[in-house]
Amino acid sequence: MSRGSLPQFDPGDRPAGERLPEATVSRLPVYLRVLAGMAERGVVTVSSDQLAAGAGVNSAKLRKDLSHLGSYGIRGVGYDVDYLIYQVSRALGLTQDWPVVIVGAGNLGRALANYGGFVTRGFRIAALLDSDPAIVGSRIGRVAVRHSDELEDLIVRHKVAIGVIATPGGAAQAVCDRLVAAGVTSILNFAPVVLNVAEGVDVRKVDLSIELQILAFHAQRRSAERNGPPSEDELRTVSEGAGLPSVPGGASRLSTAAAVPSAAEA
Amino acid sequence: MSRGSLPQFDPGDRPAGERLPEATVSRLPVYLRVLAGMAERGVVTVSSDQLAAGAGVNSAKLRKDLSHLGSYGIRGVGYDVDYLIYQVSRALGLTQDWPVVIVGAGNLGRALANYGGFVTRGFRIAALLDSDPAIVGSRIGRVAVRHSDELEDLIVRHKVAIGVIATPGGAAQAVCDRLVAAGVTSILNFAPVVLNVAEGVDVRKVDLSIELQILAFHAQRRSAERNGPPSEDELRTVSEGAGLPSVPGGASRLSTAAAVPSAAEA
DNA sequence: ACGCCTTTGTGAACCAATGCACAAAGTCGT
DNA sequence: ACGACTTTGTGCATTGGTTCACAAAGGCGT
Ligand SMILES: NC(=O)c1ccc[n+]([C@@H]2O[C@H](COP(=O)([O-])OP(=O)(O)OC[C@H]3O[C@@H](n4cnc5c(N)ncnc54)[C@H](O)[C@@H]3O)[C@@H](O)[C@H]2O)c1
Ligand SMILES: NC(=O)c1ccc[n+]([C@@H]2O[C@H](COP(=O)([O-])OP(=O)(O)OC[C@H]3O[C@@H](n4cnc5c(N)ncnc54)[C@H](O)[C@@H]3O)[C@@H](O)[C@H]2O)c1
Repeated sequence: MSRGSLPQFDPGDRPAGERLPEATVSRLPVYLRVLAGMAERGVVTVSSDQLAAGAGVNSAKLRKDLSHLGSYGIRGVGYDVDYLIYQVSRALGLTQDWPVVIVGAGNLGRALANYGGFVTRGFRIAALLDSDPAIVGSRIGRVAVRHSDELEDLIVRHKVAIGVIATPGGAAQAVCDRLVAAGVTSILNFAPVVLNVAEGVDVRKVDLSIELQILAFHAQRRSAERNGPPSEDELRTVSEGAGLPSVPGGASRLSTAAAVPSAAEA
Repeated sequence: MSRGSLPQFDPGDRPAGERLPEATVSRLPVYLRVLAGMAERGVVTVSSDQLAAGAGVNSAKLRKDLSHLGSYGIRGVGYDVDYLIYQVSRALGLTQDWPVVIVGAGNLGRALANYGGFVTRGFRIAALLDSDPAIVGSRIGRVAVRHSDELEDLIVRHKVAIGVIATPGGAAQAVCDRLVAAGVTSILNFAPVVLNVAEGVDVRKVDLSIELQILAFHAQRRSAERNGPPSEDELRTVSEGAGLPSVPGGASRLSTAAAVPSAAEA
């Protein structure tokens, strides 16, 4: 509760000295969400074991992650929930407000613009852009769709540092280039394309079909080793009859076999 | 072109012996996509340098990744595009067809159901479910929304192994439990919740606000070190005035400061 | 038929991340 | 005031992943 014997006055024990490990950064938001849930339920103090359980990670890992921010726990007791929320938020840069621009107001862009969890944590939709005149002017939730010609202007005027790309793949690189040229240094890309950016620009991708393919791999592996423990001498047979579903084209084995319906997705 | 002196007959040089490293698995879909684009443009052969450039990775890494599947390159030449597509597809388990069930037909669920890139690679929407009677019966793209009571039945009948959760966070764990009980072992979760599952079930999450928070962290770090190289003695000041945007509530420093608008997102 | 030149596949050094296990710290009950 | 008990913070060993750099492979031009 009261911070006990800490050096008083927001010590920031371990200020800006060392860089947070990337793996830690990617877990902090999860901790933050679990902590927010606890705070809401009136929990005042939490141990590393409890928090780790809630976040689905090893408690040693959690403690090490938090230790990179400073020494904010109380031995024998745990962590003060509110204080930890503040420290994690600060580390992530969420004590300030981040205006975001979304480019592409199709199915996905509209879903994003409608999404409540967007605004709840320091992010604000500064603009929603599309190139289709038929859509421009309509209203999604609270934001109006503007024409993508205004991209540069809006970014500069609202000091936007984060851009979200929800256009078809074909337009993504061009949009990305414009975003970067206008000063955006962080991009979240939903288009199924590898974006090329200059050094110093940070791109993250969210890619549904990649996630599904990874899941498919594991599903296949699991069902393969359930149906038959990988004994030494089965070579080709192991990949067929492996999964539950039906095999469409019986895996011909020559160079010419384009086994994937190679349509470039919209 | 013709496979030259390879041991004939789909050798599968390195059959099912070793496990693919997880990091490799997560990159194979990217290679596959780039390869598909090349095949479509009529490219017959590709070197590791070219493919690596297209996928945005180091070429040594790419070669090592592919070497885990077997030895399918030709020294001095490169890789046969079609043949490599086939091999990567096979490794990922995409030579078979995977029926998928989507639970939750809200903004996101509808966007997913409409999404073309879904079907293009071996995935098929076997069912789209919702609990809201007002939505059940409507049609999204080609699939009709069914009531979530039918979940177990549909999963068993269609031999569904992959489930996608697009419900509000509150319903996600319950939906997850039902999916698993019905036999689903791979889950893609869009709800902002940590799912608890039994050993042997594979969960991947796609979480917009986590991605944004990670981007915010890097954006903050960049602008911090642009505005002032982290000199030794600034402690508290480094986090303020760091970013471009405005700081809303001036970071009070006591335990009671709940610095984050801790609303649990819908 | 041969040697040059390109490109693969991988050994080995490096770096990042994980998880165990425990001493030091600090609380709380008596 | 003190000792037992809880829980943190971290050193260390281990595992997993990346990158360099090069020898072996093999096509292709002459
Ligand atoms: N819908 C999904 O569930 C889903 C899932 C994963 C990935 N994606 C990807 O996300 C992207 C968007 O998907 P979607 O379903 O919303 O597609 P969509 O076709 O519904 O929407 C795309 C929108 O982008 C606009 N647009 C095109 N070029 C533009 C430009 N240069 N500037 C601004 N706007 C432009 C179009 O007018 C359209 O409104 C696609 O790349 C898709 O592959 C979608
Ligand atoms: N929209 C986005 O861009 C976005 C982005 C990231 C994450 N998310 C998350 O994805 C999820 C869905 O988002 P959304 O915008 O589509 O929400 P939404 O409210 O539009 O849709 C949710 C749907 O799930 C249905 N549902 C509720 N309980 C159910 C149950 N037990 N079984 C079956 N269906 C049930 C509801 O009837 C509703 O149709 C949410 O958890 C949200 O936080 C959404």
